[in-house]
Order: sequence, then structure tokens, then C-alpha cells
Amino acid sequence: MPQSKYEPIYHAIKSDIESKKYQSGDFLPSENEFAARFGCSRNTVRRAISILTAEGYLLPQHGRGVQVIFRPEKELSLFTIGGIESFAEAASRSSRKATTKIVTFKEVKCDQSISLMTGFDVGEDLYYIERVRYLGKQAVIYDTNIFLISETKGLTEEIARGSIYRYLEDTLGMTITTSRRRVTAERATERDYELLDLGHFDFVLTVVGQVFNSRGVMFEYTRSRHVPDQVCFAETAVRQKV
Amino acid sequence: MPQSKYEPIYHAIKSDIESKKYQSGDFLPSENEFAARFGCSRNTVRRAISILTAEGYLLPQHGRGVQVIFRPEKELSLFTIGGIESFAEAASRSSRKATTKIVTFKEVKCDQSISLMTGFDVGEDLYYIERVRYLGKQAVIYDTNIFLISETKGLTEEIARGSIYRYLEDTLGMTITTSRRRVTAERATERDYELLDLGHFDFVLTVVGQVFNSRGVMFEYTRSRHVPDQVCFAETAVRQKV
DNA sequence: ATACCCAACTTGTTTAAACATGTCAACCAT
DNA sequence: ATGGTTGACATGTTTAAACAAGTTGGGTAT
Repeated sequence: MPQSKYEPIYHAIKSDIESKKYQSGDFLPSENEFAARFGCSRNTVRRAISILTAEGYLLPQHGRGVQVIFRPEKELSLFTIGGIESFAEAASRSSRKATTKIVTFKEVKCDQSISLMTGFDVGEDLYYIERVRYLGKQAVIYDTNIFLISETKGLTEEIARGSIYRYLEDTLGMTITTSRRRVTAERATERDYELLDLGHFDFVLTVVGQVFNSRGVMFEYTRSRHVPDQVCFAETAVRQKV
Repeated sequence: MPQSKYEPIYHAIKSDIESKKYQSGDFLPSENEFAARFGCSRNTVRRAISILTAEGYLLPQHGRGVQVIFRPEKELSLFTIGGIESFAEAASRSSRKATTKIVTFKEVKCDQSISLMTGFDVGEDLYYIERVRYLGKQAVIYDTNIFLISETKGLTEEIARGSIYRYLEDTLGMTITTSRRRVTAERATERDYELLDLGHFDFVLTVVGQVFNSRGVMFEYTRSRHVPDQVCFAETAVRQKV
């Protein structure tokens, strides 16, 4: 349901790149030509281009034109850093079936130690959820999600088995906007060995994150522990001019 | 040397956030008020705000205002995913002294296997550089950099001991614009044990990346292997509307 | 041939205006 | 008290225009 004008333009250019109509190394038609072709102003074209630039598809060059630098990934990486997507969304790009098992689902009150780790205030009511994610038969992710109950009322074990984000967005009408994450590697714990199919690995790739909704409330703290060879994070960085 | 008008506005707002003049949770003055205050148009203010939004400092809320959501990091993370910065730049945020040791510096011709790994064309002339990075006395990063000689002429071992990027940018006048990276964890190899101070770790956090210059040429392939507890990647993601 | 200049492109920055749309508090009628 | 309306104000989108500045190729004068 695009109500904006730049959005279909963004998708049109993006799909022309992905379908190799515009190949890596090529220069796009000029902004003015796009504007005439799409029946919009140059600014609207520039907006679409700027998103694709931030995503690593395009490289505008002052005075020369806008070059395509997108190359399809050879290996599939399950997750993309720089995007916010759920396990189900990410897994849908893989061929294996994604399932989720609930390990823990309880309500807790935020104490000193939880507060220090998560950033929630002491005394807040929280959902504490542990889940294991499977790709096919292999347990690949051990997730701990802590939600602010006041912002996520009505969350149940049943919902957590599917997509919590779909519930928050579709049923509660919440909008997820910003997420802050930290990635590092850690030695596997007893709990990791118990829950994950680590194979010969004795370490995990961990991601901790805080998620904000559109009202600026930090409503979720997440910790994910990943089997290393099944997961990889990809991202595109654009060097700041400022 | 700011020739743009939005750039000092961006810095002004950013420093007011970092100095806690505007605290997390606060709403900024409205865009119109900023425009009057800075003597610019609303669009120029919006541009500064949009950069700070992408960096995770701000959360604009339709109809309400622009909220500050920046919180200073408790722990220092050496690197920021989503930015492009050199080891020296990143290390300057730490208190320990950063040094670099050259392990290998040679010229090679790109063969089939290098091409497959890096994306360079077979037959290209390349610099092949291995370096170990120290924080204080500890070897924390084992870097392999492969550069396209045609784009980075005159690179020497001496330069590699310092900052290669400073040479490329200041001396060759190259502009680094886009970088694509993949992060994962891997078992430590013999080479890792030999070069890094891994302590009790038997795994490393690896980052491979391709770097593009302002002419759209992929001129560098990088592989970094990090001691896990010394490095962490932080990033802020903003959920796409499209 | 070579060096230079210039005209015709390109993208980058900024302004001004108009309108759409979301939020919120004050006010009013019940 | 309560509920709904409304108006002031916030951000979001789009256009048009003007100018700045980088790139390129062709023409000209040497």
C-alpha cells in the first residue's frame, strides 16, 4: 500500500538492478531522465536513489552519474545487519523450514541485576521468554527475549511460538522503529550445549540488542546465541561525509 | 572545512545530545524553531535530523516531535558496524596505545583461488599484506589486506605500518565510500595462535569486507580476525518503511 | 600532435511553498 | 463527569527553482 511516490520508484530501480537490467559497473540513467520517465520531480528520484545508496546498491559520483555496485551474494547469509527482521522473515530466504520451541515463558519483576543488563527500570513488570530456533532439524539459535509488559500486553506462549513481532505490529498496532545491537563471540555455556546443536563448536556468536517502538519506548531486550557456521551477519557501510 | 550548511547543524545537535543538554527521552525543539535559530530552511534542519536518526540518536514521531533516544554505551566497543573507520581511528577512542606490526608485504598476481575469494579479476596485480594490531602489549587483530595495485600505486611497507587509509585519502586523493562486510565466528587456526594473544580462547571473530572507492572500483579486500573479548561490533538499525 | 578552454552534461545543496497527515489539549455540548 | 469536535502545531511528502561544483569530450589555437 504505497502512499508515497518515492517508494515504487525505489522498488522499480531495485528490481531492475536485481534482475540485472542494470548491471554492476553500469551507470544509471540521469536523475533528470528518471524524473521525466517516472513523472515526478528530480528530488523524488533522488530520495529513492539515496535509500539504495545506503543499502549498498548504488554509488552516486559527483559530475559523472550514479553507478550500480550491487553484486549478488554468493553465500547466503541468514541475517542482515542494518535491517530489522524476524527469524521467520530471515528464514524465508533459506530453503530449510523454520520452527520455534518455547523453553521458558514467565513473568518477572525487574530487579537490580536485570536492570543493569537490560536497561529496564527496577520494578517494571516483564515477560521473560527463552526460545530455541530450528532450521530443519538443527537448533541454530537460542534466544532470550525480555519484554516490557506495559507495552506488550497479552503476549502468550502460543504467540511466542509463532511471530511475536507480527502480534505486536498487527494486533497491538505497535510500530518497531529502531534497534541497537552488539555482536561478539563467546565461549559456549552448559546451557548452550544443552539447547543448541553446536556440533564440534565450543563457542557461539552472540547478539544483544535493545528495540524501540515508535513512541520512543525501549520495550524489548534481546540476547541471541547463534551456532557459528549457520549464521553470518552482512552489512553495508557508507563513509560519512561529515 | 564545512562547505555545507547542514553539517554544522548536525554537529551542533549531536554535541548537545552527547553533552546531555538534550537527554534521552526529551523532545527536541521543533524543526521550525531550529530553522529560525540556525537561520536556515526547514529542509536543511530535516537533513541534519535524518542523519542523526540513521545513527540512532533521534526518533522523529509524526505529529509529536523529535525524541532523543541516544544513550551512552556503558562498555566501550572498539568498532562500530555501520561506519568505516581505520584501526587508528577506532583505537583513539580507547585508552590503550595502538601499534601495528607487518607480517607480510608482497606483490602477487590474482589467480583463480584468490579471485574466487576476493572478487578481483584473474591476472590483476595485487598487494598482499598481513598485519597484526596491538592494543598496548596484546595482539588483538590479525588483518589480511589485499589491494588492487592499479588503484593504490606506491603503497609501501612503511606506509602499511601506519595508516594505509590516510595514505590513500591524503596522498593519492582517493575517497573511500562504501564497504560491504560479513561478520562471523570461526575456530582459531594455527596461524591465529601464532600471531594473536588469544589467551584461553580457541576461536576468533572474523570480518571479511570489500571496499569501494568513489569511482566505483572495488580496490580492497579485507579479512580481519579478532580476539573475541577485545572486540565487539555495535550498530543501530532503523526499520525500513518501504 | 598537444595543450587548453569551454559548453554541456552530471550530481550536490539550499530555499520556499503547499499540502497531507498524525497528535494533543482546550473547549463545548451533552 | 464525559465524549466529541476543533484548531494549533508537529512531522512527512512533493514540487520547482536556482545555483554550486565535478566530469567529459570536442573544438580551437598553438
